Amino acid sequence: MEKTLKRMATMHRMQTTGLELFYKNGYYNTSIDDILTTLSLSKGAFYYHFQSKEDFFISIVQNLLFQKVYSMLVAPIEGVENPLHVISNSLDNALETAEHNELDHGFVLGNFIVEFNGKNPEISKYLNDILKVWEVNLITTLQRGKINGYVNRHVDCEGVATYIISSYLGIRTLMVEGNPKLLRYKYMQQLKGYFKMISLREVA
Amino acid sequence: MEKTLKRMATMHRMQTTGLELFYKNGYYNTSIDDILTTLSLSKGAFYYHFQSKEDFFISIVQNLLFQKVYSMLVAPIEGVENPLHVISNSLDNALETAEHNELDHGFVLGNFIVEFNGKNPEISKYLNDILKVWEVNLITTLQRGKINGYVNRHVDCEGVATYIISSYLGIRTLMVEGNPKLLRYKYMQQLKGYFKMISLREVA
DNA sequence: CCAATTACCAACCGTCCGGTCGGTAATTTT
DNA sequence: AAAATTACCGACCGGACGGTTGGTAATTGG
Repeated sequence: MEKTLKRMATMHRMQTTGLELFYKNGYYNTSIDDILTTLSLSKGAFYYHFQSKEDFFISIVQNLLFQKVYSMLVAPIEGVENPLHVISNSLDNALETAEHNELDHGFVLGNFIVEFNGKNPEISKYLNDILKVWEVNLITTLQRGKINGYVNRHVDCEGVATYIISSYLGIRTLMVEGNPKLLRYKYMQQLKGYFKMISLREVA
Repeated sequence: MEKTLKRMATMHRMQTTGLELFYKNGYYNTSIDDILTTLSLSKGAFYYHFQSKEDFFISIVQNLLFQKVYSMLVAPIEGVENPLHVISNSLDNALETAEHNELDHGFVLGNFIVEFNGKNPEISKYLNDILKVWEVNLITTLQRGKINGYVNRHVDCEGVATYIISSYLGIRTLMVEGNPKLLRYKYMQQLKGYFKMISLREVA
C-alpha cells in the first residue's frame, strides 16, 4: 500500500511537470531528459513508470488535461437556468485566467490538437475526444435553453456550439502575442452581441 | 542573367517544397534532408542558397505565405461596395478550398503561429505581421461599410475584425479532424447571422 | 582559350534524443 | 533472516539532425 502511494506520487509529479513543459515547448520539442532534469530524476525512473514518451503523454491527456478542460469549460455550464449567461461567464473566466497568466502560450488543448494534426492519429483522437465532450455539453446546454425560453426555438444549437468553440480556439491563439486584456474585452463584447441575437425571437 | 534565373528557379523549388513539408509535418518535425530528398538535391545546394534553416523558413514566410494569405483573404475584400458580403465570400471561398483539399492540415498561417509561440520570437513576429495585414484590411473594409451604410454606425469595427479572425482560426482547426463540409456550412450560417446583426440599426 | 564564378555534391562532425540495460539500495513478503 | 519486489540510477546505443567543408563539373566573362 505504501509503495502504491509512492508510485502514484512520483507518477503524478512527472505528469504535472510533463504537462507544463509540453505546453510551454511543445511535445516534440520537449525531451524526456528536460522533464527528468527538472525533477532531478533519472531515465530509469521514467521508463520504470511509463512505457514510452507517447504512453506518458496519453496518460497526461486523460488525467490532467481532461480534468482541466472539464473544470473550466464543462462543469460550470451544467444544469443551470440561463445557458447563454453561464456559457458567456465560463468563457470570460477562462479568458481571464489566460489574461493574468504571465506564461500563457494559448489554449492547452487547442495547441496540442494543432501540433498532432496529421502526425499522430492516436493522440489526436484522445485530444478531440475532450473537445467532443465540451461540444456535446454546449449543445445540451443550448437545447435546455430552448426549453427554458432563453434561446430562440429556431436556433441551430450545433451550429452555435461550433461557432463558440471556433471563436474560443481562435481568440486564445490571438491572445498569446496580442494584448490579452483588450482582446478579451473585444471578444466578449462581440460574443454577448451574438448571444443576444440567438436569444431573440426573429432570427434563425 | 541566365545564372540568376537558375538560382531563382532552384530557390523557388526549395521554398515551395519546403512550405509543403513544413505545413504537413511542422517546422521542427521537418528536416532539411527531408526537403532535399524530395527534390533530389544535396545539403551543399541548400546551404549555398540559404544561410540556415531559420533563414530559409523566413524567406518562405515572406514570399509564399504572405502571398497566399493576401490573395485569399486580403485582396478579395479591397475596394468593393458591400463589405460584409465580400468578407463572407472570401471566408467561404477559403473554407471551400480547405474542404476540398484532401491533405488539409489547417490554416497554414495559424498552425505556424501556434507552433512558434514562445519558441522563436523572430519568426513569430513575421507570422503575426501577416495576420496584422489581414486585420487592418478587415477593419478598413468594415469602416468603409459604415460610410456606405452597409454596417451599423455603432459597431466596433476592431472588435468585429478580432471576432472574425478568431472564429476563422478556430474553424480551420476544427475542420482538420471533423467533417469539413458540415462544419463549413454551420460556420457560414452562424457568421451570416452575426453579419446580419451588425448590419442592422439597433445593435451596438 | 583560360580564369573565375556559379551551382551543386557528398562525406563528415558534434549534439541531442528516445529507449535499453545492468545494477543497487530500500522496502516488503515469506 | 532470506528471498523477492519496488523504485530508481546512470552509462550506453543507434539514429537523426543542423551545419561545415573540400571538392568539382558546368557556365560565364575577359
